[in-house]
Amino acid sequence: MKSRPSVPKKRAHSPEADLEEIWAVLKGAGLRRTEPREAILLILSTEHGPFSVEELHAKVARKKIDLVTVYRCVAAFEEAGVLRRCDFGDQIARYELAAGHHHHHHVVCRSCQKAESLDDCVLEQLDRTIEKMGYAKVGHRLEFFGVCSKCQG
Amino acid sequence: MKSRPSVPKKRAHSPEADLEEIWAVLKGAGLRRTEPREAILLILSTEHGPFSVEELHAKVARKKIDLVTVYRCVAAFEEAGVLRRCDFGDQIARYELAAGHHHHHHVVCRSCQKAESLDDCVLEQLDRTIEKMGYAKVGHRLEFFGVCSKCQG
DNA sequence: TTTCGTGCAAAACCTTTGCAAAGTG
DNA sequence: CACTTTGCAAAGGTTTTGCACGAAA
Repeated sequence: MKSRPSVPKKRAHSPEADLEEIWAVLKGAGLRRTEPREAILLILSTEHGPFSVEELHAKVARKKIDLVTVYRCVAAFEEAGVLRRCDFGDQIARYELAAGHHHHHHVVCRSCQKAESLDDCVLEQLDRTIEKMGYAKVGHRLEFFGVCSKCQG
Repeated sequence: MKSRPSVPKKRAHSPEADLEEIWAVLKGAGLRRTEPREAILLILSTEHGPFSVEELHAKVARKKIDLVTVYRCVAAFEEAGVLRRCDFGDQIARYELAAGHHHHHHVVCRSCQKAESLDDCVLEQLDRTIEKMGYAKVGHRLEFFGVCSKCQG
């Protein structure tokens, strides 16, 4: 969709490239560039797979960032549209980058909770059906659950 | 299975009929028939639509049933396979009767959280695809969200 | 400098657990 | 009677809020 003409060494979807785009959005939302936020975004853009707030906190642990700060950051990021919240039914909120990636769903291991992404979604048409039922701002949440091969042994 | 000899007036799917079937299952699971449990099941079989534990508690309020009891009851019912847990992404567990109804999904109002059931599910075939990816015990969770007509005014 | 973000502490919130008393089969 | 279930109190775990200090623009 977008061309990236004069930046030879960055592949499309490189963490650095994504991060700059993201920071543009965040700036537009009036959010300042701080160390905790950079650390959190770095995790989310390098390792990808939805992470709970606690997992994020653990991953930025050596930076001595408060758990509360992580909560506030992901909340701000979600509101800015940069993060997507995923619910896997265990009452724990998980977040993944929304930018760059399009709408998709996950397969979640019932044992280790690790999530894998599914590329396409065949449900957009169903959203239209729901709209015809009288609903506005329609969207959907779809997750598959199973026991992954690693956890079957 | 169940003997309710002297109650002639049961249609199939009447609340009373459903309740007797349910109690048969619960008995089989070793669960005793108590007043709190009857009250909770009555709510779930007459009004239908997934309810949170707190909503259930409010609905049986005049019976002076403890919140904790409601938690324990729905947990026991879910384990017995009589209730199905629904997650609408707001970190609150909601329950609806599983018995009699087949696998289905919901449309949830983003404003009032009221849920409507969708009859059919086209995703069973996708479960097979996930199995081919190496997952066992595959299932899925699908919910649609929107603003219902009542909440649009 | 003015506004926003952070850390710390404490609270709010939903849910679970322990235990003695009451109820069920 | 043996056993389960309840109520109450208290704890657990995740998330939110208040406030003073520190950092960004």
